[in-house]
Amino acid sequence: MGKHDHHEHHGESLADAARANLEKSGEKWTNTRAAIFEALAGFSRPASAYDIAELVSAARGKRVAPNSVYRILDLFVANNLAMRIESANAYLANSHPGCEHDCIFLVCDSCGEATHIDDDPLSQQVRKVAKSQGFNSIRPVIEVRGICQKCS
Amino acid sequence: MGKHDHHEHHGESLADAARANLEKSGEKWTNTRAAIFEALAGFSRPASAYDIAELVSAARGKRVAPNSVYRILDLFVANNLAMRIESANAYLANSHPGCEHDCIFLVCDSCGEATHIDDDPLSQQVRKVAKSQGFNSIRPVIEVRGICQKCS
DNA sequence: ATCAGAAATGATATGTTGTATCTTAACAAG
DNA sequence: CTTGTTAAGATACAACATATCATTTCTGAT
Repeated sequence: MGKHDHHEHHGESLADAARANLEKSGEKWTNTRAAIFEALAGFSRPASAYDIAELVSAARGKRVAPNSVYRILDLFVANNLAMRIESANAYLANSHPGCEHDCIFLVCDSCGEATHIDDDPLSQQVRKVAKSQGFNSIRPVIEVRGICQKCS
Repeated sequence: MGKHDHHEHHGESLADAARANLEKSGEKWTNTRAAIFEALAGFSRPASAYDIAELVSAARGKRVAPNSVYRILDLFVANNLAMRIESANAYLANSHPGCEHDCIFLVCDSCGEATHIDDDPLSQQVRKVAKSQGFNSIRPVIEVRGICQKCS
């Protein structure tokens, strides 16, 4: 476990929490957004926008265009319902929306699973280094590529 | 400055150092590789493979295909002559090849400049977190997106 | 020098990821 | 109900990356 506990959400309850968070920001929880969130949360691995477009299109019997998926994923990331993993060009649902952290992702190069860690002291150090160089509006990207325990 | 000093190379001397390093690994310093290294080192910002292909093609009056550029960049990265910045899909020449570090990049979202920092204690901490989760063959990706001092 | 094998590069095609632009649909306020 | 706003769709294309096979270049043995 990490440095502190979260209420981890699953299934329905996760979608509800996500919805609450999004609406708190004055955004709407539309059918398309709900479908995309559900698809995203259903993946056990980081999913690309195209993965999601395909799944949602199939599930609804109606095509969702990739650009719509990108728009909605951007909205989710901006509102902390999802995170983008830069080194994988893919997205993960946030299993405890409402709790703000700089995330650290451990991404397995073998099975593709991504583990999400919070370590605020560590991410604060990264922020501090950037700040010491005069950086502002800092957004740390801390990811680790490697082979997970199961795959070793 | 970082936590310790390096001999920073520039221009000719950098290419020479890169060449020496590559040849030490039993790889050849071919004309194409030299041209691509020169192009890469000439950019003040992280350059994409396509940027480099375009520049080298123009400079030599002979097309270099992107896939060749990717091959050679991969070779450079594997031999520490260059680094890939994951969050920018772009590459930077290593100004002190031969010195192995986990790199930290500060990337300005305004001007695109990237600053390369070494902070071994910090990157070791990141490795330690991953190791504590059972990860092996660890490759940390530590990048910070933000606005640099000049652009603030 | 010449030939055979290996390594490097080229040509080409295609797959994947991401954006731009414009149109249509949904919806809430007056 | 119509008007203005936000969401989503259609379409096209740009940017990034890889796969496959052909050609060239280099090297080492004869």
